[in-house]
Amino acid sequence: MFMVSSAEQYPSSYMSLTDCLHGSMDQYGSLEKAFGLSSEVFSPTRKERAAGNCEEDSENKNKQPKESDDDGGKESSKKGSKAAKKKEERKQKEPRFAFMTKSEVDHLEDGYRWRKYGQKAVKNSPYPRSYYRCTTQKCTVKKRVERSYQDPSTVITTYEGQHNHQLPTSLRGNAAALLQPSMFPPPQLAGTTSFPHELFMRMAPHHMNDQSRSIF
DNA sequence: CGAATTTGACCTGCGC
DNA sequence: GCGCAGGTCAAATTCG
Repeated sequence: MFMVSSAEQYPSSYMSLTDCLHGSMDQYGSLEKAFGLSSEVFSPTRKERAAGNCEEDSENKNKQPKESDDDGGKESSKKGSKAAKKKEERKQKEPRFAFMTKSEVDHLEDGYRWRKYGQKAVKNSPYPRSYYRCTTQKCTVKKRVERSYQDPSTVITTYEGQHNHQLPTSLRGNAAALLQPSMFPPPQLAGTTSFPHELFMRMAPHHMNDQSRSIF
């Protein structure tokens, strides 16, 4: 149904996932083009808007809201300052894209180091959604990982933000290697994948029942 | 022992 | 205004 695993569906010039992840907006746009998708897939859903990540970014707030203000210091009153801080955080809009991965493991390795900071049960899905943040200092990239309730073997990963650093060297040897350009259109690998997960890259709107825009 | 994960509480925004 | 759902925080716990 939504598998895009055959090589001919991909453009000839490919980029790696990591390129996309720490790339610029141009690359992000290229990604969209690469998959023949418009940024429309990111039109905010009600929930995303609730999260405050869309729209009203006319004022491009400073990045790293968290690290920048409480990097070293701890605020005394947890509740109050948290709320105030969040308010500012929500103004900014981060580039975001989602893709689906056929994988047995929820947290697939993408070359970066992630720290899990939350997990929530998702409505209409028996599987929880996990929230990860890039552990690199000053990198505010986040990702959400959830398993598709329609296809439990599929993991939906949503990246938010862009890495402002290189891949952690410690991971370059193994995971990063997997993400080099050969990974995406794995003509050779597609059938005989040696990965724990097959990437059948798909820009994914959050709500997959939106058939008009989803190819799932 | 430091880093990462778990998990319950809390906050926010939206729909009714 | 209230309840719900998503997102985040941070203390406690586990892991390497």
